[in-house]
Amino acid sequence: MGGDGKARLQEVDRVKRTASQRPSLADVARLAGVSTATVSRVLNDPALVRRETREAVERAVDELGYTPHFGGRALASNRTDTVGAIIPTMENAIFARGLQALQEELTAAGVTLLVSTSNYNAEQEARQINTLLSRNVDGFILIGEARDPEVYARLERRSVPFILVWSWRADCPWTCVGFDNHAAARDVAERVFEFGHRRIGMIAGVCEGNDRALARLNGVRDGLAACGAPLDPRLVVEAPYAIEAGAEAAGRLLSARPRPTAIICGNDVLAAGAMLRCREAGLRVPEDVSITGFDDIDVATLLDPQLATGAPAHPSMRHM
Amino acid sequence: MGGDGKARLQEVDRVKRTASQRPSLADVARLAGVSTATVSRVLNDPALVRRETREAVERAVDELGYTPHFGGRALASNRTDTVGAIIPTMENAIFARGLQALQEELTAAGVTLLVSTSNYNAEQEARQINTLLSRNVDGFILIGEARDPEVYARLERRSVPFILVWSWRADCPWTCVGFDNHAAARDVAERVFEFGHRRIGMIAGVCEGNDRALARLNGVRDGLAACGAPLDPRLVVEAPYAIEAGAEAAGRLLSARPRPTAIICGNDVLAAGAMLRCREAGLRVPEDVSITGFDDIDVATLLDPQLATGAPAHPSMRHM
DNA sequence: ATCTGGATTGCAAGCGCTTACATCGACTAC
DNA sequence: GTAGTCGATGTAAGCGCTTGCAATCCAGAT
Repeated sequence: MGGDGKARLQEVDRVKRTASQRPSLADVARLAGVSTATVSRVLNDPALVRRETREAVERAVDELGYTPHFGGRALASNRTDTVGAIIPTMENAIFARGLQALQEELTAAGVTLLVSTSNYNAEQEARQINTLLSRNVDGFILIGEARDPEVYARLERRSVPFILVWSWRADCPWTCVGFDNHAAARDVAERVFEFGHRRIGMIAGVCEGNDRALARLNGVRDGLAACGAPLDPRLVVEAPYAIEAGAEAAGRLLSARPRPTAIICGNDVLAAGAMLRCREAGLRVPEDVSITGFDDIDVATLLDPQLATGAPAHPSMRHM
Repeated sequence: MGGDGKARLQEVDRVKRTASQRPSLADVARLAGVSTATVSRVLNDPALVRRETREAVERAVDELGYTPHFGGRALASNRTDTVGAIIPTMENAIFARGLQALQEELTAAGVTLLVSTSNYNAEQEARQINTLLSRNVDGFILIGEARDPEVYARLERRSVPFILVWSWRADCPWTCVGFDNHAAARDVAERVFEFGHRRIGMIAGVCEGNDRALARLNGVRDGLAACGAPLDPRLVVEAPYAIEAGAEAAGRLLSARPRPTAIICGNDVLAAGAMLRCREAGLRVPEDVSITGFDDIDVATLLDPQLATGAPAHPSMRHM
């Protein structure tokens, strides 16, 4: 197994290969003096191989700087050790943060994370799912629950497992992890009411294709209705996820007469924008207007005064 | 090409397959009544195929919901239409933003972006590069220039193209895109000096393995030295990328006597933290202390007063 | 001495796709 | 009419790896 004379010859072979091409399983096998099957076993299930043999193979692997060819492996084994995640956007720190954590975890487990973004657009998400499917991902992480049944059907047909993140309902038919946005929003609304506010505005995220935004809006609506102070439709504004949009929405709410005394925002970024605009308008927060956010992202700590935020139901969610 | 009786039989075949497995090129070929080669050509270079044939194939593809098998394609063609990007962290909005843009561009071109993070850790980056190499990415996007020569050697040996982003030097031996951090920082320093500041502190990013942070620190150092007011080493603090760390660093600088009248920060996040701490310490910005940032990220707009920031040399960089 | 069974390894058949090369008509040019 | 072209398609040889199965060897049981 790699005697000296033989080793020389193989050295030559090795040099020849590494010069231009990448080494293959067969090269490793030749160098180690075993069959490709054995090398493969060392790589995938070392326990199947006698220790000496294994060590010889490992040595050869090192020496050649061998790394398995992904395509070959995927073709033969029909798995990719890859999971795909599709998030709305990386610019939302809350998703970026979650991805980061997920990725670290997966990497440690030898799985690669393939990330795509959908820009909060269902059609784009469907396309991304297709792309990832054609890349044979072994599973999916998707945000929220709202999507075309056809998409779910396709996933099931291919029997690719998936889990939904960020939304949660007791009777969700899929595997999902998250908190109950509706309940949390309702909670916020009730608390704002208890604080004495009676004229309350809301800046919601764009609800189309975004069940979280919708759940939060409805939660607030239901909460206030339950308190006997139903949300005035004229005091509801939808705004895309961006500081500037939040500011603009706040501007519209502030021009309502009588002015709302509290503004509930669908997330922290909108809240930040709203706060900015209030400040610009010369209003004091919270003396003149109260503002609440949602998500508790880092950015929020920049604000002065700090945001009151709708806390997720479970502490771990703070890291998602 | 798909007469009626034949179509029936094939329907059966089709159902059988789609029930459990995914359709293959061969299935499409059979349904369309052509060889697999032709189907492949339709998929990869439609111009090679007569229009009628092409349409028949396309119909079959739709009907079966066929998507090519990634592994098979990668194996046969030895490319993956994938580029890998390794960034320090997604939590830095500036990278997240850049990725987002890059990804949109690549997706439009039919290329998939595979993202990994290194946590500003060279060794981790090297590992990630290996992982991506073994996944046969067709190219790399890497941040900055500082890394083990061995890594560059490996990339060249494999002849995988790569480009470096975010750093730029006239005599950088690799392909790089970015702005000259050193020059920009120098510029900031000189401007701060011209503003009349003589006692100037700096909160730099962690320089180890981060050439941008180092270039900025050295730029400031050189700039001030050129003005005849060399940076006092006691007024230099390194801090990791985080608001809290910036605040803490500012705290240390503020306790120096005499207190610096200006603090130059290695990036906007550190600046945000510094500003926060100043405010907490009851100092007015910029009356009592001036603070400058770097990068011009969105977060900065939240601050009151707004940050003076070291603007990148080229407008396009604002999107990186 | 023979048999049984477990441990170790090799053999070889694919996995689904691309692509060089061969084939085949239908034209064009002489 | 014959040869040369060209466009459209098929044939089949892999790409690098995994894995079911068979072969071998050895220890212990009979």
